[in-house]
Amino acid sequence: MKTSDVFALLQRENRPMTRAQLAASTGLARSTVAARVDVLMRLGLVTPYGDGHSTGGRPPSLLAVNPAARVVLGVDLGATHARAAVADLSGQLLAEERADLDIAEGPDIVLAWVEAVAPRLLDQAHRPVHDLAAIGIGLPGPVEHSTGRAINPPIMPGWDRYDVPAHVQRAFPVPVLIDNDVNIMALGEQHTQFPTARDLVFIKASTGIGAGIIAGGELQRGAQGTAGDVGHIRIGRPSDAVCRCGNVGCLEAVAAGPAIARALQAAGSPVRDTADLVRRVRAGDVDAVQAVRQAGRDLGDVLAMVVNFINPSVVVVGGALASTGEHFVAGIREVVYQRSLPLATEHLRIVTSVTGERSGVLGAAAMAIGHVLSPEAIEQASLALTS
Amino acid sequence: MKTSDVFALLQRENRPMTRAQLAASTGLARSTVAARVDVLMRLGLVTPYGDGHSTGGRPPSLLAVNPAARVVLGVDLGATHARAAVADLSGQLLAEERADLDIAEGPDIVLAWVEAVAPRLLDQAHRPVHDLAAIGIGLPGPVEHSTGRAINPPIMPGWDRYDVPAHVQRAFPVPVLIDNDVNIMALGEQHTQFPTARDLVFIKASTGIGAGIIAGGELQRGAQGTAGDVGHIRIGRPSDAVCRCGNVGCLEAVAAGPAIARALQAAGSPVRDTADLVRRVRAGDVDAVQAVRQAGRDLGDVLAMVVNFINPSVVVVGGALASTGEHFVAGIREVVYQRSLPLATEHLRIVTSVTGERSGVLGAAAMAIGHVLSPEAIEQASLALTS
DNA sequence: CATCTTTTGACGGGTACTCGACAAAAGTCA
DNA sequence: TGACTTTTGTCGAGTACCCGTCAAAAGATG
Repeated sequence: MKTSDVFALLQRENRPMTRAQLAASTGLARSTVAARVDVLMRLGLVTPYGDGHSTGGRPPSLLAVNPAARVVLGVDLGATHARAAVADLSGQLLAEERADLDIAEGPDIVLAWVEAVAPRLLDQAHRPVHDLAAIGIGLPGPVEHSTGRAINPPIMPGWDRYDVPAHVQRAFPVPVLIDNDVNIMALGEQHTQFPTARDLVFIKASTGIGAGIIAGGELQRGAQGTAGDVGHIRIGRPSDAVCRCGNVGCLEAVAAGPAIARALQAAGSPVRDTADLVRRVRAGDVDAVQAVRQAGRDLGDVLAMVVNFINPSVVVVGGALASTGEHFVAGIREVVYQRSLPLATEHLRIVTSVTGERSGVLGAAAMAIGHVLSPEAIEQASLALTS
Repeated sequence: MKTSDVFALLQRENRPMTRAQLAASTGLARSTVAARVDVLMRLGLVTPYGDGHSTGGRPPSLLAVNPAARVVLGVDLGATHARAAVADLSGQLLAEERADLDIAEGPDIVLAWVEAVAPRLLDQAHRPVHDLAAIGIGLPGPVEHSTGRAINPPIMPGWDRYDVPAHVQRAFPVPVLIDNDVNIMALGEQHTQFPTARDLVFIKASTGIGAGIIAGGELQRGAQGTAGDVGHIRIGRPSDAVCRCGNVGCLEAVAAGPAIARALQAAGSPVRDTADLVRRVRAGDVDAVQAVRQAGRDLGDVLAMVVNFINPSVVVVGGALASTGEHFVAGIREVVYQRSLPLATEHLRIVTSVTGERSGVLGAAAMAIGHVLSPEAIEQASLALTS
């Protein structure tokens, strides 16, 4: 039983507890727990949370996790935008900034932006630089999470195998964690909406279509780090739409933003791009609504397979197409509940993202928080305190 | 650093090591390692493995994991057959028995068979009963692994929520682990063919079609324990074959044994059942070969999606249809390598099961071994030794 | 306001663990 | 054969950890 166990218990229970309760739950003596709590309080990770109600004698002091102990930086880098935020250890955003920034500018320019915003955001959050405990970054392409490098990214010239953590750590000497943007969005949705879900699939549908998979409580990246690549699965209904991957009938060639826009253009609607499509659907354009609903059905066709295969408890739909209201997810539900097995859909929830465009930074922050509050990190910190 | 860590190191390295090497790898003092090794040797889990070559002084004694320390019982219960085997801790089968036994007879009769074979197999392996360390059992239906109960199994009347471990433990007071038969087959293939693979998908194709998923090194059971249910995914090519699940165009309604047999019957070939189909393919019946190859393509259609989604390093194909030689898996490869993304198939291996009908018992044994050699179990055993 | 109850932090003792030293054992090399 | 080298098991010492005790603190109760 170590210091991190006491912290983990307090975090799991997610409610203020007395030292006596902690002792009872861990099986340790009261005095031992008191020592552990003392360390955690000196680290700032735990704070008194007022007094509990007395049962006749001195009232016990309640202890709770202190989200304000440190902060993390979450960065979401998209193809043509960048977003960064400072969050406390509960994942609450304290300051946020976004910019139009082309990832193709290369690591030097893009990471320079990151290094420039970070101090501004910390300042807005009224936090000194040394309160920053870790940085999480999402990149729009395949990433080798263990090394923090992008591997053969199709839309990120100059980033191939570039050592992102080393670059960022020159400016901020803290742990830097990198992952795929869809993976961090999955983490973000899990952290904010379904913190107890151990099997969750996140779908991002906008210019492309990708999935982030959390199975058995762990983010699944696959053998080559390309897990979740659902965009190039062939849909059920016959289609001869040619995909940029070279195959025909891919989901992305039918149900992604550009594909829908093209189809509407061919039918006479002057839809320019994905953003325009979203606007029209929100405005109630019947053709656009129907097209998005059909795209939802096509995605639902693939999701039905995914649900049968991995049997998640939650599917979260995000990306630009999910922000068109309920039309898109309605199309998805329609097909999934028809095609998937009853046993798999019985307790399945299919919901839209509530975090919208913030899911990326929230997930990047969640990844960083997960690192900072990991048992290993807490053990190390408590050791450093005593020596 | 605990006793289990020393054992885990010796097991990971998978080669005889000296105490000095163990000390260097763990960072502990030689004397501490010696004490740990002593405990492990008294438990029988580690044995001397001859002498290493001297470098001028006394030659060091090599230490290796001792697979003969204990034995486990692996049981594979199918719809109409049962198979049990005693294996050592390396997974090597020491004695084996099979029987024609209908799972629908109910738990009392089926488990009575298990309790009757176990002593016979132990006797054949020249092992006393108290050498038995754990029992693993695979059941042909959805199983709640944590409790060891079958949940709403379609083909197992009388088994619903029956407490299998409790029943078996009345006869053998050892840990009893239960899982779905396809899941244990996946474990078996991983253990025997690809012990280092962390992302492996096993496909069982015979009367039904199911998948066992190992992702991130862990068996994935999904939220309701129905993960891997690929039999009722709709295949790409149009089909109006009605499935027993009520939908049309399911993989199982097209590519499973009974479906192929029916199709061949309709075309004039008097194929009775799956076993007969397998015989004919092996004999070189052209119609049967073509039908199996087409079934492979249909399964490949679904597998292409699975490969894109979970990005495994290995796909192992087992079940009766995989025992027809290379025809079936050739059909699978044909489609997967065409439809899946190059990045996902670059290092992908698609192989047939080498264990054949034994994959079930091997996997059940592997599951039991995993429990016996788990860090927790070793810690507990070493504690019991000192007290 | 005095007494009682309960929590809290500090203190001392006991246990278990880990380390380094040392002598015996087992080969090598001249 | 004798000196040298390296491993092995034992032993004592130091240390870290964990527990129960106790007085002081803080509020409840009459």
